[in-house]
Amino acid sequence: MTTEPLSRARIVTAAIDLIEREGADAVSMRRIAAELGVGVMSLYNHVPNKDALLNGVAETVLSEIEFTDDPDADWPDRVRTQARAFRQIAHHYPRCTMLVVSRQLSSAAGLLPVERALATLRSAGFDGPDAVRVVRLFIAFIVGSLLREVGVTPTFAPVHHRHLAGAEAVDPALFPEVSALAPLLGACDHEAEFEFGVELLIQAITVLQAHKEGTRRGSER
Amino acid sequence: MTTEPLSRARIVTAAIDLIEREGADAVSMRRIAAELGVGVMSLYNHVPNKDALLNGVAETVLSEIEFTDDPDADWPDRVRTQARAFRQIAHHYPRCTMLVVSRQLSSAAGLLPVERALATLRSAGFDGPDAVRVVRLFIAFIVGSLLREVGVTPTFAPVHHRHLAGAEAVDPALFPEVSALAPLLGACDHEAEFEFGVELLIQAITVLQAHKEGTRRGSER
DNA sequence: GAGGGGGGACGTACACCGTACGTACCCTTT
DNA sequence: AAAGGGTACGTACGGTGTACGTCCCCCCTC
Repeated sequence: MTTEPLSRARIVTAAIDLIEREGADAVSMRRIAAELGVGVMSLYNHVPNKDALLNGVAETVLSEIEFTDDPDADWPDRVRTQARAFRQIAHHYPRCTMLVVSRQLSSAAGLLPVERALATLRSAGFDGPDAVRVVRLFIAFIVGSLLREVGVTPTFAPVHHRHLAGAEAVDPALFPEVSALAPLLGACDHEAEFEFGVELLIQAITVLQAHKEGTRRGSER
Repeated sequence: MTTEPLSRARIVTAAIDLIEREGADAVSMRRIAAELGVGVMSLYNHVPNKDALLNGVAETVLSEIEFTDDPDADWPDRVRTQARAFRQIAHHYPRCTMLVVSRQLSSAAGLLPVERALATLRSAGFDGPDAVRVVRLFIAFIVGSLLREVGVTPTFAPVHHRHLAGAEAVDPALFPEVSALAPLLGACDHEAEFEFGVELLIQAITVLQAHKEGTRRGSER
């Protein structure tokens, strides 16, 4: 019976494990305490309240994404790599993803990805405002994609084809396109979809850059 | 004392009002009942449970976005209009936005926007798979943007410049780019940012379309 | 070794939550 | 008049976050 001394880190990882095992709704201070074989109120010696604990979960998950940035690669490759790194969250901690994304954390954990992204964009020749804009655009896309991937955001898939064989339950008269494309809407290769978006964004940004380069106006508007 | 008969609609709108007034955390069956001057359990005559009620909230909010689609406009204009329509949610019901976005609803309320989007893209000449891909891309971007706009998703703004004048609290040595661009990161013109993203996506899709048109391969892969 | 002090673990208690269940009322149909 | 169904409501149960007080152990000082 080692009885490791109970720390904020141990509590947070217990919470993460619990979320991944049983979902975010299963999280309660009592449940976590039981998981750790500990009295409920002992948790409060290391964590001010539940909200802070969940912030800790989000920070920990976010800080565990592996950025293997290669400064020698060209910027599209670096952007690709960083975008995929974010998507690891949805794979490693699918049921924590919502938490990570829905909680504005002011800690340094969330800053590092931004720092990396800004650095690569600046090195690619973007000025400050453009770099910030592009980063925001990417974050919006990634957040939206991850939410769809973990099944929380409306995939807007019409038919859950749950225990009903054909694709009905959606009136073809009211929604002709949706019902016609139901098979496509029902299935979603998240990876392919993500890659498609990333490539398209990169391509768009390339022409944006070229355009700026062409007009040679550093920063108006 | 008219004592209007209490209906699902009345309950849902009461919930929406409450959320907009005091935030999503304030929502409880007891609270809503009190708001309506009604016993708690009376609600259950019209709503099976709290979860369904929140789904109702999401559906109602989503169904209230105004689509003024002009079939004569060119497709970029129609896409612009539809994207902006979505963004109305964040304006009309900022504190409900998270709910709308985080709840996969299988009702028709969520299908109509997709139907419209698919229709305009098909009319623009996209085949089924491409139309679906593009719609998904736009939804991801819009969802991510709205979440940032309502302040729930990590804006990754480093300094909240809350009651501290200058931009400190972020170590310039560790985060040179972030601290250098702190003023830009701190302020965010959501509308401009959104429009920037929409324009960039439209532009990217245009070249995608042109490329497909050029190779003249209708539908492989 | 004796005394003391601080911090962590814990139990109890309170207010609140969602909702299952039983009851009382009214309104319509027979 | 009788019966039946839908609606409103009160009560009750198990669960939640957490404020507060207590206990105990370890370490430091004398």
